[in-house]
Parts: sequence; C-alpha cells; structure tokens
Amino acid sequence: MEERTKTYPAKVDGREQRAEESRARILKAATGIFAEKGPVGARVDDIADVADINKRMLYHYFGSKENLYEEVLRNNYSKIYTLSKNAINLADDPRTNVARAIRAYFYFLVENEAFVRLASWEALYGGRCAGKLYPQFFDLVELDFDDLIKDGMERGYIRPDIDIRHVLLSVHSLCLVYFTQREVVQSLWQEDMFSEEMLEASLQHILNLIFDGIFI
Amino acid sequence: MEERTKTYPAKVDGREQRAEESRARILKAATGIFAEKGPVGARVDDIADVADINKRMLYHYFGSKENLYEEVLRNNYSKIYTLSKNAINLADDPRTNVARAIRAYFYFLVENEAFVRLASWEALYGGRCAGKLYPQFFDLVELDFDDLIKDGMERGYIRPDIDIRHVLLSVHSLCLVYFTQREVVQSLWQEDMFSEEMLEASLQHILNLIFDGIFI
Amino acid sequence: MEERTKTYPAKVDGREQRAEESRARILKAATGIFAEKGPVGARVDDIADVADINKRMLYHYFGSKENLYEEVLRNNYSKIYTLSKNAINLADDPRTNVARAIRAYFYFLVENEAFVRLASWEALYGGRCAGKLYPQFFDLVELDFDDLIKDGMERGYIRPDIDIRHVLLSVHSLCLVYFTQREVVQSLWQEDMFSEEMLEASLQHILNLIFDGIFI
Amino acid sequence: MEERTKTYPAKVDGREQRAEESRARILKAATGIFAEKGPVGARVDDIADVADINKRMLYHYFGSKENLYEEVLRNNYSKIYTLSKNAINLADDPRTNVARAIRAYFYFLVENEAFVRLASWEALYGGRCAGKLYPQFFDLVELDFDDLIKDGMERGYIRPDIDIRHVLLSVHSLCLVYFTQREVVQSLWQEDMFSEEMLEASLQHILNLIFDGIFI
DNA sequence: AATGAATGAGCTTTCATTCAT
DNA sequence: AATGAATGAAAGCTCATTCAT
Repeated sequence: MEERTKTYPAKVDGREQRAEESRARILKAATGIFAEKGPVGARVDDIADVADINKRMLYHYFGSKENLYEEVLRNNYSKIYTLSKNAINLADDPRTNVARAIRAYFYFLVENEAFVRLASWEALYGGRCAGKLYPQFFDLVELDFDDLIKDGMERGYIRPDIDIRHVLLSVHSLCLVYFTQREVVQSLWQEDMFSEEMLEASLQHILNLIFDGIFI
Repeated sequence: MEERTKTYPAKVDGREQRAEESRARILKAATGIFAEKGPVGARVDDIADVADINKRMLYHYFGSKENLYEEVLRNNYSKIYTLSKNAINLADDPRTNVARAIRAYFYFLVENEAFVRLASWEALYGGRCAGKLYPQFFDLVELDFDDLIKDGMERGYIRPDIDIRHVLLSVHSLCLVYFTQREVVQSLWQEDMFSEEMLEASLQHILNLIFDGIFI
Repeated sequence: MEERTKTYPAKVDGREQRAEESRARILKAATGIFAEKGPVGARVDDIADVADINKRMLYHYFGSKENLYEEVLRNNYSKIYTLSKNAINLADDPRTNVARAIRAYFYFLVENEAFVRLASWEALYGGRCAGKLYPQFFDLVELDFDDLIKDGMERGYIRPDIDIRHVLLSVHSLCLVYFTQREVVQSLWQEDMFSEEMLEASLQHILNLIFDGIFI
Repeated sequence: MEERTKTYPAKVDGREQRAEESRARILKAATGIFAEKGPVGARVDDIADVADINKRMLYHYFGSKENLYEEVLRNNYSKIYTLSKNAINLADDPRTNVARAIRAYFYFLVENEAFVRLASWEALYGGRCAGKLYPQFFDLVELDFDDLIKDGMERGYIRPDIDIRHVLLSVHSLCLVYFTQREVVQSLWQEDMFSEEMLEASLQHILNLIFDGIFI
C-alpha cells in the first residue's frame, strides 16, 4: 500500500478520496434511515438508494447491515464528546453551570434528531443490536455532569442527600422525552414543539423543575 | 327437539367459551411479542406459536396483524383507566394527592412492562401504527392530573406560574424513562432496577424533584 | 326411511323440506358466485355467506367444492332442455323455424347470464373442471337444430352444400359472443347492450347474416 | 484504467443482454401460464419455474403478478398491429379484401392460441384485470375493417343497411369461438380442429356465411 | 340437521446477501 | 472501485376442508 501511494500518488489519492466520499455518503444515508425506521425496519436497498450508491459497495465498506448500524451509532454517539467538553466552567456559580449544561444537552437534542431516535431504538432493543455502545456513551456524559453536581454540593448550593446518578437520569429523561414523544404531544397540544418560543419555554420549565420543583 | 334446545345452549356456551379463550390467548401472546419486538419486528407465526393456535384463527379473530396490534394497544391503554379513577382524593392535602398519583403511575409502570414498551414503540413510530390511540390515552390521564395540580394551585401549595401541561409531561418523562432505559441504566449502575429498595428510592427521588427540585 | 316417514310424518317432512330449501339456497348462491368468479376464483366461504348457511352444510350436501360446481353446471345446462323442445314446428316454413329457434336461444342467453358465463369458464378450462358435462349439453341442442336445417334443405330453402355442424357452431358463436364480450363491447360502443332496442337490433343482424350474409 | 474502460462496455453489454434474456424468458413463461390458467389461477412459482429463474427476479423486472399480467397482455395485443396493417388493399375488389382480412385474422388466431385464451380470460373478468387494454386492441382492429366495409358499400357490393360495428363483432365471434370452444367441439365432432383441411373448411364456412348466409 | 372453531398447505411478496463482470 | 443480476429463506395472508358439539 505504501508503495502504491508512492508510485501513483495522484491516482490513488483520487481513488481513496472517492472511496472516502462514498463511505461518508453511505453513513449519512444510513443514519437517516436507521433513525427513522429503526435497526429492523430499515432497508438496505433504501440506504443504498438514498446514498446513490450500489448496494454491493455498502457490503464492501461495512460488511453487513448490522455492522453498518453499529458504525452509525458510534458515529452519532461521538458527537456528544464535543458537547460535554465545552459546557463546564467551574469558575461560574453552580446554578449557571448546571443550567448551561442542561441547555447544551437540550439544544444538542434539538439539533440531532437522529441521535434521539437512535438512542430510543437502542433502548427498546436493549442494546441487543449494538452491544455495549449505548452504555458507553451514557457513561461518558455522566463523568462531566458528575463534577458539576459535586461542585454544587461542596459549595452548599445543592442538597447533599441527592443521588447524583438519579439526577443525571432525571435530566436525561426530562430532555429526551420532550423529543421522543414530540409527535404525540404535538398532536395533543396542537403546538409546534420546535418553535423557538416553545423550545425555550420547555427548557425553562425543566430548569425550574430541576432547581426548585413545582411546590412553593 | 325440546331436549335439544335445552342441551344446545350449554354446548354452545362451551364452544363460545373456548372461542373466547382462544381470542384471549392470542391477545396475551400478541401483547408479549409486540411489546418485545415492536409492531414491525413481531412475527405473526411467533404469536400463533406462543398462543398455541393455528395462524389462521388469528386472522379469523383479528383480521390482520395491524388490527391485532391496535387491539393490543387498546387493551393495554384501557388499564390506565382504573388507575386514574382511584388516585385522587381532593380531601387530602395537595402534596399527598400528587405523591399518591405519581406513585400510582410509577408502580403501574412497574407492573406493566408491556405498556411501557408498547408506548415507546408507538412514540417511535409517531402513532403511525395505531392512529390516534396513544394521544387519546394521554389525554385521559391529563384530565385527572389537571384537577390535582389546579387544586394545589388554588390552595396555594403550587406555584401559580407553572404550566400544567409541562408538569404532566415531566412526571410522565421521569417515570417512563426509568423503565424504557432500564436495561441500559442497569448495565451502567450494576444494580437491580426492579428491587424493592431501588424502586422506592427512585420514586422518592422523582417526588423530591417534582416537589422541591435539587437546589436548596 | 319409510318407517320414519310413517312414524313422524310431520316432523320429518318439515325437516326434509328445510333440507331441500337449504340445498336449493346453496345451489342458487353457488350458481351466482361460480358464474361470476369461475370455478377457481369462487370462494366456498362466499357461497356459504350468500346462501346464509353454515359452510359445513355445503359439504354435507355436496361433498366438495368441485362436486358443487358440477351440480351447478348440470342444473344450468338442464335449462336448455325446455328451450329446444318448444322451438320447433316443422309445419311452419324453414325461415320462420330457424328464426324462432335462434331467437329462442338468443333470448335464453339474455335471461341466463349465469349460463353464458358458466359455459365460458368451462370452455376455458377445457372441461377439465366438469368433465363431459358441457359437450353433452352441446350435443343435445344440436339434435333439434339438426332437424330444422335438414328440413330446410329438403324443402330447397337452404343450400345443400352447407355443413350443419358448422351452422350450429356459427349460430352458437354469434349469439354467445354478444354476451361474453358484452362488457368490453359496451365500453367501446358506449351503448346499453341489454336495452330492448339493442337486443332486437343485434338479433336481427344475426338473423340477416345467417339468412343472407352481408353481400348483395 | 484505459484498458478497463475498453473492456467494461463489452462486459456490461453481456450483462444487459442476459438481463434482457431473463426478462424475455419470464414474459414468455408468463404468457404460457397466464393463457393456460388465467390471471387468477396462474401461480407465480410456476412462471418462475418455467422461466428457470428465481422468483425474486420476476418482482425485480415486473413489480407484481398483476403488472406482469398486464405486460403479457400488452405484448400479445401488440401482435395484432402488424396483422391489420398488411391486410388491406383497396385496389382489389371488396370480396377479396374482406376475405383476405378475415383469413388473416383467422390464421392469426390459429398461430396465437395464447392470444385467444388471454382475450377470453379478459372478457370473463370484464377487463377488470387489465383495465382498458382489451378495448384498445378491439378499437384498433375496427378502424381498419371499417374502411374495408365502407369501401364495399360505396362500390355497391355490400348492403348499405348493414351496421358495420355488428359486422365486426360477428366476424370476431365466428373466428374466436372456433378456438375458444375448440376442445369442447373437438370432443363432440371427433375431429382434429387444427388439421389443415378442417381449418380451411371452417374458414370457408365463415366466409360463405359472411358473404351470402346459408339461405338461397 | 346444523354450527363455528380449527387446521395445514400454499399463495404473493419481501429481504439481506452474494455472484460475475 | 464499482455494478446489477441473482438467490434462498421467510414474511403476511388465504383457502378448502374437518372436528367437536
């Protein structure tokens, strides 16, 4: 391979680039279709069609539908990395920090519908489809949020008797369900759940709940 | 002939009873398999096998896989009726009432794993599979919870600026996700999410959150 | 059986009568459905439904779908008996006789759509479904028409070089196709093929053709 | 790479040719089986077996059994085009012209048993299976025959009071039924309906009938 | 005489995957 | 690197027929 890159650099680069493009197109198409139809409902033909590529190439690059699905999950979960890295600044006061983290997560979900749906499918299939991928991601987020809450506790802003794991799950729940049940809630409330005002109002509700609950 | 009119009803009753049993067996098997595999992944043959009945009868009683699925949903959603009817007693103070309602819902989900999963599949398929069934159920629950929160507001226990719809969605989220993500969370926390202690601790966390949030 | 009719005359008669009625209802329903859908397309359930009878009785009376079909054919073909017996009167002149016979056949087909369709299905299935029934019927009609044509020849009205078998087939063709292709022709001509005028005009055309051809 | 661009087209052509062959094999097999068993009785498995191809390809090429059936009809009806184009030569006298047209149609049916049977099935199903295909074909034939008869009328050979539409239907009837009822008639007459002499005798009978009728 | 539940074989159609070029 | 034809296994559904009462 090295010899080849040395001998026909231009050609091989062009080929490699095309290959990379094809791979990326498949991955993008697969993300959309797996997110929409789930790991079982998704059709390989549909993915190939949307990616505008021969079905055979899909097998060439990813081996099988299942592998492709796992790759899609890995690819989507990795997006959360960038998120958690930027959210925390322990110099600020805990309320600000927690609010910023939740807001970041909430709007990450706004931007990444595919992520929301992929996570939902994964939860329903109990990780049977993509093995240990989902817990890994979950773990990752927890690490950063952990520090935030601990910091709040130490500085006396947050109740010391709180179980951090449950807080994380609660935040996750409150944010996620807004999107997973969106279509149902939308048909019930007769509102655009993705309008700027509605999103902000919903986030504020979540923040208020997390901070102070609903009782006086 | 007189004797026949006497004997027949009994016999016919026997047959009708067997028919009713068959129908019930199919419905039960279908509930399990639809809950586990979803409306798409579920196999009619599997349902027939589990129900220990000829596939043909399934079509005799329910017409199609889709109809059977709808019947399963209807059947499961209807269980929530009895729940909401008994939960409310406005004579008690709002904290007690709300706590009782949430506890009732939480433990309803504990007892009805099928319900949790069916609702999740429906949410993912956007109600495309069972039409307007899911929103109807949602609506139903809301009606009773509404009164509870309003009562709390009027008596000055609950913040007047709270949007009741969001509260309902939040309670729903906090309870539901505990079960939908159970397998994933379980593998992460390394705990039995269905142990008596864990359930009670989780419910308490939810109640505390709803009542007072996590901040001091 | 005799003893039974002697011992419980009223009851048994009533039963026999009901049985006869059921049999007749099945036969009538079967005629309609076999004529419409053909021996393959017809559904036993449909026949039982239309006959408003339990499917099991159909098997009790006729043994199988195939037997029932044969019975339907026999029953319909037998109607042509009465037809041919009354049509001929050798005292009249041959033109009148032939015209009367053709008219009788033509209007028999008008009245018996089921007959037309059953004969068509039978022709397509090559008698594979009902064995030798159809040829038998055909033979029957031929016998009477034979005499008519022979009489016409002997009395010098009809060309002596004519092959009688072909004449019979031609008359049969000209009449039958008007009904078998009715729907197609109707959609093409945009006319009601069953209106009194249209029927009479068509019959006249056939008669003219048989008598004198279209050339001057 | 240059070499490859040279080699590829040939290869691709080979594949395209094989694909075309497969398609043709399916169509041929389908024609035979649909003609024999009708649109309902025909089995997709049988067609695939006869075409010596995987059933899946049948769906790849034609989409559904119904589409395939329509394609078969279209394909068969199109054969009549060539027929009607060559039959007419207004320079000849009307008797010759009409005789030639009828002979052409009659021998077309001799050669195309599939056409006869397909048309019969269509008539029985009332064009419900292939929509407007059959009338279209019918229309087509009529156009050419129209001119023939009109020409004969104008030149005083054919009765002016004749309804051309009925003449067409009559010719169609006389020719078609010879083939549709062939098996039945054959078992009755005990003759080979497809022997050269029998065919010619039958055609002559039809021509004589059309020209002059059976009466003197 | 009459019923309705039950069956197994077979139907059309779909799908992830591989072969040959 | 890329293609399109080809496949076998299995899906949902239907049908003529029989069993038990």
